[in-house]
Amino acid sequence: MLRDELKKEISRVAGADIEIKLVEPERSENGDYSTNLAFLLAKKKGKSPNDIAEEVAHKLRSAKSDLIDRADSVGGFVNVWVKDEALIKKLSKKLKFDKQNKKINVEFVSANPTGPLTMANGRGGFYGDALANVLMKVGYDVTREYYINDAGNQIRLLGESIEAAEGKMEEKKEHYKGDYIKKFIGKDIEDVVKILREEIEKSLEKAGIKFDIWFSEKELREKKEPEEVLKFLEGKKLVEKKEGAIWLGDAVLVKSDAEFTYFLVDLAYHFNKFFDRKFDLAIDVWGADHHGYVERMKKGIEALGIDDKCLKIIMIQLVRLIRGGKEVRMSKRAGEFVTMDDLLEQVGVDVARWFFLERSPNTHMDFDLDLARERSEKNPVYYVQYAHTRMASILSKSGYLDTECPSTFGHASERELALKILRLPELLEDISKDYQVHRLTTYAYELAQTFSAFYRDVKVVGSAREAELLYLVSKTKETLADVLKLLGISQPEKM
RNA sequence: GUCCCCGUAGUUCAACGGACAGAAUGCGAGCUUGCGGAGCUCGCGAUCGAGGUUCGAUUCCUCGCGGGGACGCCA
Repeated sequence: MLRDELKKEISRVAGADIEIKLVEPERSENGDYSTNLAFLLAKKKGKSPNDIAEEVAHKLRSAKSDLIDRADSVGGFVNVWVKDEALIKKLSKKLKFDKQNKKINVEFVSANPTGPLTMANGRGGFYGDALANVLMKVGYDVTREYYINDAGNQIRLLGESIEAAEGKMEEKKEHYKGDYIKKFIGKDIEDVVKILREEIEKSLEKAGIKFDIWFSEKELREKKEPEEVLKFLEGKKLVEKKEGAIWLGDAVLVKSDAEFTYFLVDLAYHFNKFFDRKFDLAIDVWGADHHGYVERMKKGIEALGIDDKCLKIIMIQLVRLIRGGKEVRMSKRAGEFVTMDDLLEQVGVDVARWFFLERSPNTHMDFDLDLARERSEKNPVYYVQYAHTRMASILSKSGYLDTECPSTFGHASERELALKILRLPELLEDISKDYQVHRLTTYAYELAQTFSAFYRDVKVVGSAREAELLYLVSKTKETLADVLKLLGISQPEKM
């Protein structure tokens, strides 16, 4: 990776014994990469950041390097420019990461099969899907998993809701009341769960959200895994009985009516992830309404003897539904929601995915279906896809079958494009650590923009350097397609 | 009452503690002989308030204000 090599070189030349951070400057006049090491060293060396930066820049300028073309210092920052030849050389290498020896389980959506999938489930769904894509791309062994709560209290309530609709029992306020309940009248609860599960699977498929494993809570219970975990904890003398219930710390594992809590079953589920299936890291994508549960879960995991660093819980903020300018409480129980299918039908998969994926997971989000529909035509995803079709069009228009890696850049826009392409692996590596998947959409947009500038400045077809320019175009197309694939968005050749 | 998240152009969103806070949309002004104008160029426009830490704060800390969410045997 370009960034890593630069880091090594700068740290060698500067003789700095600290971890160097290299960033892309906001303004291109501040170099291809920039570092703040002078600020960090200032105190230690008792000199001003300015002096240190100038010193480092000077050393970089006078050192022989295959990588660094020039360096300067501005206000304490050290800015470097990469040699064109180095960029070109890097460009010819394929984007590939080494295999990481780490098994990661990404669990997301996991909505109860008590009703259709809502578009709020979609936020976590798209996020988890794209995150898993990125982790896989950077070389991890990734399993995407949906935990199906097909047993326990919610299912019992669903059964009661149907009975209430049949008039066999009185309706309670915790019952599900959506219209969809009516079509289950007269059906066996087992079949209903099966039908709902199949519907959810179908919606997910339409949304392009993929899973490797559907993990059934019911089977977990049938295999008596919660009992085993309970025994395990009892053996470690971590549980106590009081008020007729069994407790782990201040959380109940077994209720006074002898039923297991969700917490115990969840612990068993994670026990299974770590011990039976030997995952090194479990990433759980949860809705923000579960945040109170994070601490308890972390403590529970530790009680099981698992380092809490092995469980990463990502909170996705809730989506508020707006209708007619007012907030509507989205709830399956109240029967008030926009389904995933509705959403996809109204705006299409690509728009829906971009719409959710461009946002950071911890920001709140209002969703107005009417507005979304209206805005979908202006969705940036079209800009990005349009750039892709332009690339396709140039490639097909040109008669050249063979492209040729450029020997030099003819225009600054060519260089910008090359540099942008080379930043993708760095971004992917960053995302695999900070899980900020939305940065991918920003990158895709920027790449499309950079290409548009290139398109404006450089005529490809018919140029004397056509083969070389085509190389750049096809490389860009490949890169953009890679990003769109990671986002689960189509890469049209024509629009 | 306690805890968690959020507050940035009119609107929707960005910004590892870093440089002059970026885009999109909207509004205004331009781009004819060029590979797709779903494009390109220019302009207008924002960090909720008060302290603090720091060479440097949208970012971290404290206190307010506003919005959302969660608060032992629901999941």
